[in-house]
Amino acid sequence: MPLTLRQQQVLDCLRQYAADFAQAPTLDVLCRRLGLRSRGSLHKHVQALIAEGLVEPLNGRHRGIHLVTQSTDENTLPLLGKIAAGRPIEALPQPDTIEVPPRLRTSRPCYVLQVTGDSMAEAGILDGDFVVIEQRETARNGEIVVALIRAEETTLKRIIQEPGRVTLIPANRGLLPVVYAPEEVAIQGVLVGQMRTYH
Amino acid sequence: MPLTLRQQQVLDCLRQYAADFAQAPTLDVLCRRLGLRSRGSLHKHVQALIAEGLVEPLNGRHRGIHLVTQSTDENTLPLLGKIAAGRPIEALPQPDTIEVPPRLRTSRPCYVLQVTGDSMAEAGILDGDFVVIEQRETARNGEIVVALIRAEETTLKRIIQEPGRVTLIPANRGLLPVVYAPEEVAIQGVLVGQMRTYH
DNA sequence: GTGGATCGTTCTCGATTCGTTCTCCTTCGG
DNA sequence: CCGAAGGAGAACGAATCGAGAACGATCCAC
Repeated sequence: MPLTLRQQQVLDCLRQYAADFAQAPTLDVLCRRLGLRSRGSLHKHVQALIAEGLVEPLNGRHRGIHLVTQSTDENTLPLLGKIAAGRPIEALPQPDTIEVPPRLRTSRPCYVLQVTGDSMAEAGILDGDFVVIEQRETARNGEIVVALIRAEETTLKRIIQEPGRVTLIPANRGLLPVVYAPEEVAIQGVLVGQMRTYH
Repeated sequence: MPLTLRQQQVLDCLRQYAADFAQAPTLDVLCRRLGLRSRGSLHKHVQALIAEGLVEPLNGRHRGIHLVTQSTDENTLPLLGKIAAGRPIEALPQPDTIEVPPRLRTSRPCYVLQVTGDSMAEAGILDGDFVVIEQRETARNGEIVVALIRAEETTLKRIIQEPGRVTLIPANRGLLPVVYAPEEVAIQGVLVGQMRTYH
């Protein structure tokens, strides 16, 4: 059942209050914020929100109005597979997920790949590392990107885009930068985070 | 069960007190800080905090109110400060925490440091990286450890322990391994995980 | 040790606040 | 006219909070 206008306002006010204070508000305080003079009226709206499952039921407890905790799995991202220079992304037989702390990702959609090979070793990206990739089709010069080359091979490289040409730069003394035509390279994402285990 | 307004205030006051004094407070002292006149009233609040598992039970002992060791949140670890070659760990002004996915830590106690400097750059550990350290006094040869040298400087290096000598090996062409007497080097932890952000 | 002061614990009692329920009212649109 | 949405206000019971007294246990100085 959709919310009425006033119910929506109460919900917004609750969210605002939760952002401002650690403790849940009192009905009286909420009344003042909403310009009401009767707790009884507000209570009806709160009951409606409880019926909608948006607010935890407050069984007589003081300051018991708590928003329901939503999105428990906010910290997991899809682990798509392995990425190596010169081969397409090796997809996992079954889609897996991996926990990623919020600090290592952005607010935009992200996914995780496991690095194979040492072509970016001198940038501190080693074989076996997990890289967090923000899904994006454009990049700034100097960023490290997941690039699809000629629609057949995928690689993780630093990118420099100039008029008429795109250069992909490995971070390994044994490998040389390669120059492509702009239409040969499609950016699939940009490196935003990285994780490694030693055990 | 969520805390009451007054219970939250008592908890805050306890944390404040723990930051100010080494000894736990007396009920009377807490009463004065909170503007109460009755120990009995305060005691009820403390009992509630014990029931919540936030405070260790104080069975008649004087000054027995001790905060329970934190980390109810399984995925956060203490962020102790910065580590650089040649200086003690630069502690944060206030203890902070950081989210760490379970894959990057071990089941034993761990903490997090932020790396300063490039002495381990060729091992893929760059300036600004966060390293997860397992609290441990011994290490296997070849592991990367947090080592306290002559009780005055702390450093992150690969370790080789042989009879009668300990060698700490940086991962940087510009730096050379240094050999110490075993009693000069105390291991404070072993590197088990690492995180980096690019944004 | 030992005694006294301090401290934690338990209890009762009162006061206030707060959630809850109820009735009655107004407004607005079909 | 009627029903839905919204509000005012009163009344009730429960939750919260505090004061104070009394009792035992603990701690400390001697």
